[in-house]
Amino acid sequence: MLTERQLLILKIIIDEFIDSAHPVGSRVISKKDGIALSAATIRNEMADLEDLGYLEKTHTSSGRIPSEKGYRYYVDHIIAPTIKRSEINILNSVLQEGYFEVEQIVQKAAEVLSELTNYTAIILGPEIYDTKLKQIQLLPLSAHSAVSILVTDTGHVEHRSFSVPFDMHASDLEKMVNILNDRLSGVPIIHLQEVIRDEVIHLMKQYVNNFEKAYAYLSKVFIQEQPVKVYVGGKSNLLLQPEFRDINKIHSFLSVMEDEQEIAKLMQTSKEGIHVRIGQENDMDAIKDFSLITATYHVYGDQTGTIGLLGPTRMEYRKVITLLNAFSSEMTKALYLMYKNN
Amino acid sequence: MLTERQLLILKIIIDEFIDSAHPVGSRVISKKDGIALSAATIRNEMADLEDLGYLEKTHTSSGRIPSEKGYRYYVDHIIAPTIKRSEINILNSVLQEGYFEVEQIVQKAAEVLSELTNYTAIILGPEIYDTKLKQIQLLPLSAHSAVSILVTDTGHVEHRSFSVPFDMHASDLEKMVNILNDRLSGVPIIHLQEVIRDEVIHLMKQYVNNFEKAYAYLSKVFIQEQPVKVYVGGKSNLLLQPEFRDINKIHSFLSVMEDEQEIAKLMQTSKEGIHVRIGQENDMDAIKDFSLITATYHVYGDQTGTIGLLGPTRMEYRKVITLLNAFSSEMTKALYLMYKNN
DNA sequence: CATTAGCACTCGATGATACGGAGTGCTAAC
DNA sequence: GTTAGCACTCCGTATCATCGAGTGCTAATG
Repeated sequence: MLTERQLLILKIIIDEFIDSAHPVGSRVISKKDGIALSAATIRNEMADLEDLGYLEKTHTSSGRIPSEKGYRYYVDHIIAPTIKRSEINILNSVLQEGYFEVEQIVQKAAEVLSELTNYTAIILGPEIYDTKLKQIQLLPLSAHSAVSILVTDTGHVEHRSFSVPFDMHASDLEKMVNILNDRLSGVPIIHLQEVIRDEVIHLMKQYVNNFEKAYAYLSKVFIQEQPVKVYVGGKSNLLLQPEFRDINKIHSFLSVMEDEQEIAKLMQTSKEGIHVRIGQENDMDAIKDFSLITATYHVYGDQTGTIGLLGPTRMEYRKVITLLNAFSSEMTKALYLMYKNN
Repeated sequence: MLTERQLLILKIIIDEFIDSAHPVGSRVISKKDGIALSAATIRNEMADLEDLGYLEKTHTSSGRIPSEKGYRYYVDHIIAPTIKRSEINILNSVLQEGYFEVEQIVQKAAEVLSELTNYTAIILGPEIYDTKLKQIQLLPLSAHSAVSILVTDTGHVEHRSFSVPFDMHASDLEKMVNILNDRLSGVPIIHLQEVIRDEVIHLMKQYVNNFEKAYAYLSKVFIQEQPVKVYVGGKSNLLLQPEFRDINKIHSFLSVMEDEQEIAKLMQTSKEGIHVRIGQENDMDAIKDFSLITATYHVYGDQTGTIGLLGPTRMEYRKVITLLNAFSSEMTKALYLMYKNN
């Protein structure tokens, strides 16, 4: 257990290092307001904190920098969120520009978030699994091509163009789609496949010629894993951080950022609320010396999305956590308003 | 006018510099196959080429590097495209994985292109202006929200969720959409607005209550500038180039790449075929020391898209030009096949 | 007994200096 | 016209000394 004084010193060191990115020496601390101790005393405390694993040195006679354990302690026990009304107002004014679509709101939020922090913002769009099917439509474009359109009750639209095999008649497909529409409207997307298998197939068999082929075909078209939508803002912002002096680091970081589905995996977290992953705590090797802070937001009921910021381990945790908290609830609010008439 | 020998030397220098990124000295050239001259002679020729503006020195006693004028000459008069069948085969095999959608094909092409070159690939999706409206649909989600869906004859889908003002009745909107569908099906997207103004408005006035409001509303929903779709592949690849030792350069480059619409402007070119812009020839300041090579491709008739590669001025022009030529025609072919049944 | 002043020591950053290598331009010889 | 030879330039690298910031330890202090 840390003493009051150790806690104070740890806090000062981390705050200072977050701010300057340089190792912090005993003199600097002793001159801080609220510290009435000499540098020598501070040095003793620092040595203790290092023994306990909260601090590190870059070389034998350097100042101290926080270890990952130090950051963890800082995040868990030291920081007290402070709300900056002004920053939330920025988001609010942006959100109130009257967007019609979730996509726009989410993308905007990512941009604002990145701009406010100079880190990279990543937002996962709301998962569509809990939403219900509103309508399936199959629109023939020609004798041998068509476009399928799937609409959920939250206004989410998925579409797909495809060509129609020569031995398949448009009328058969149409019949099938009619049946699907009749039976599937209101069914949660996540249950689509089983409902089709358990309840709809026999109907089709009855009414549709060439059933097997048409079914195999349609399932390819409609029933497909929907990739998670990923919104990223401010990839280049992160490069301003001094830890990016090393070009290889930049390259490996950007390579990671290009694979959006990989990022999605990284972000997906079952936990509600704020979640901080520091350095090695991250699952993915490529960001083992970054920190990722995520929060969840909600869209009309059970749909859940994730909003996060990726930055150096030397991250402004307090600010970011506060900000994500605020953004999470503001986005939930804004999206709720958009849907509340449903 | 350059002599045969100057031409040869210029070619060797540029080829060598493209390959190594280091200034090329006279000794290296004199040892090349096909060169039976001493280094001293080469030096004289190099001095002449510098006077003519085709070469530059980085300092008084350095080897030579090509000037932009040199690259320009190289592109216009020296390189003879060589086709590498193997590279095109890669694209073909990728394209034949049976994609249904333009988006997928184009995105894949961008990735392959970047992978083959280690430059950044940028592709503008086909402009939708020449396509015709297939169907307009307005699907109410609740009493006060709806989703609009617009489908073109090429299977392109645009959708938009929006809330419905409280004093507007769904039935009115429905009537309007019916009229729109009746009258607008088959009309080129680019003419939508004028057809509505000239032919459809009076019909609506006749049949729809609360016409003004509904019209103002619908036009907001349906008639809107469509942003060009931009597909980018391999942003991080470019960073491997040695000209990116400077971090600020990376940052400014990536900032540019984040604004897709800015990129679109950069790429849009009225000219058919291959187009090479070297260094200062680019309109945008941020890429004044890059080269951008673009080519056009076509989708079923008049729709035109642009495909391009962004790299350092020290770019493998021959390879890139060949590749873009091939990709342009392969993409045109693949997309034609996709649509040919229309 | 906690605190602190003092001191020797370590290490990184900076700057001066020297030096080798790659390359050029020029001159004179072939 | 071509080339060998040479003086010269400039970059890059290695070496070295120096300075400053910081530490750990010891002994003195209240």
